[in-house]
Amino acid sequence: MPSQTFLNLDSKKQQKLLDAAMEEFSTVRYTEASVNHIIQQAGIPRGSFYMYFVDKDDLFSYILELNKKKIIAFTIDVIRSCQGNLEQSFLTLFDVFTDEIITHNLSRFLKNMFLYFSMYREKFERPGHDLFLQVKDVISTEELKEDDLEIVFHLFMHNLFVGITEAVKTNKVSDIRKQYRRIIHILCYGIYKEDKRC
Amino acid sequence: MPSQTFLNLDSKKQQKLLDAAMEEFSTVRYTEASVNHIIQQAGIPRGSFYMYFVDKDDLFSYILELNKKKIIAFTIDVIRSCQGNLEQSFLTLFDVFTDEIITHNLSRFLKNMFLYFSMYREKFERPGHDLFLQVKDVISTEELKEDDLEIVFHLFMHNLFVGITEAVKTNKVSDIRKQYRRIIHILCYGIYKEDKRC
DNA sequence: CACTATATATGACAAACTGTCATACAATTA
DNA sequence: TAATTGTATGACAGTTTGTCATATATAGTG
Repeated sequence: MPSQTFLNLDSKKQQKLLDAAMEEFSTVRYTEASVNHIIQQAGIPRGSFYMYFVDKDDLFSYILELNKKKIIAFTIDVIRSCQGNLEQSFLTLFDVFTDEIITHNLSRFLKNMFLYFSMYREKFERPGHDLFLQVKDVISTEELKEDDLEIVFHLFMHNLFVGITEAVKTNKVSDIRKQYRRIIHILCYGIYKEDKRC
Repeated sequence: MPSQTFLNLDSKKQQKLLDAAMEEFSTVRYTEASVNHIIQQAGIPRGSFYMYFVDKDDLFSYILELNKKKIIAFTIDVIRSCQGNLEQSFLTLFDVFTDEIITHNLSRFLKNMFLYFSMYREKFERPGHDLFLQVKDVISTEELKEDDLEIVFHLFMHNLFVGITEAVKTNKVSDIRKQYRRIIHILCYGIYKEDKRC
């Protein structure tokens, strides 16, 4: 998290740094991203940067936090539009996300995140994350077993992210889509033949 | 992959470098691992290293490849001992792996891999990987739907790895174990109540 | 106002790391 | 023996990172 000093900065200066950081994190993979580039781009002296953030990771986490909000809002919208049905929501989420990222080629940051930042993807998926807290009320639980919804949700979320990553990476969207839909089916109905299930 | 030059080296010299690398990758996280340390430890000149490997990632991939074999053998053993039953196998795999890593504190490399190398964990989990090819014949498919076994297997594998990582990270093995077992149950029987399933 | 204390800004710097390359050496072949 | 090819080596240039002494601004106080 940024220091109070950073938050005290007038928002234009803040934004300049954040913009430079977004650009860097949207262009190269995490390992290659350098504080040097960012401060040069933003025109901020070295010492100042370390006054604001502990290090590259600290800055990245903050950037991620800011972007998370958009993703959460997006997700909630989709779930609502599917009347809270998990199965339908996650089928839709894949299409909506990949469309956003691949077809429209919007959000370079998001694309780069899925491509290279798998270790950070976890920050979204981990249980205890606020994503679930904000989403749980929108999910319809009537038809579900009384199992812990949080675990189920993360299972879906995780596989959604894996699917999107794979789609972005390989660019074979329709193949991966097929796979993904099968996975959702398994998550919903299990792996066993009918006779074993009942 | 290492250059032919490296493979031509007498095995003692090879091992010296690999040992140093294993030590490094077992101690610090990937980002912090440095070629410098490794060559110093191994007593190998800088230039020589770059004669053998392209860079740190190249070396790490090779190390991973070598270790993968052990893990695959391990996995096959467990599946065999469970008569090829997926559900039972993966329940057991979690216990066996966490026991190996946490309780016995064996394999520091494995532990470190689960802790810090999530981006590399993928190399195991990805479809198309030889792990599945070597394992598929051992799995009993009688009770399973005719769905693509590979997808199912990777779903299980993935969640196994996520579970182990979480267990190693938090050290709350029994909590994570409970969660994991619930996930396996969902994977096997789905998320819906009985009446919806049939 | 003058003075003090506290917060912020800055860039030079040491330490570390990476990948390359000219040079030296060894082995093999003609 | 000479030439060709493969291997070894460490000095070097180019980066990067995080720190710190110093400078400057801001706020508080009597």
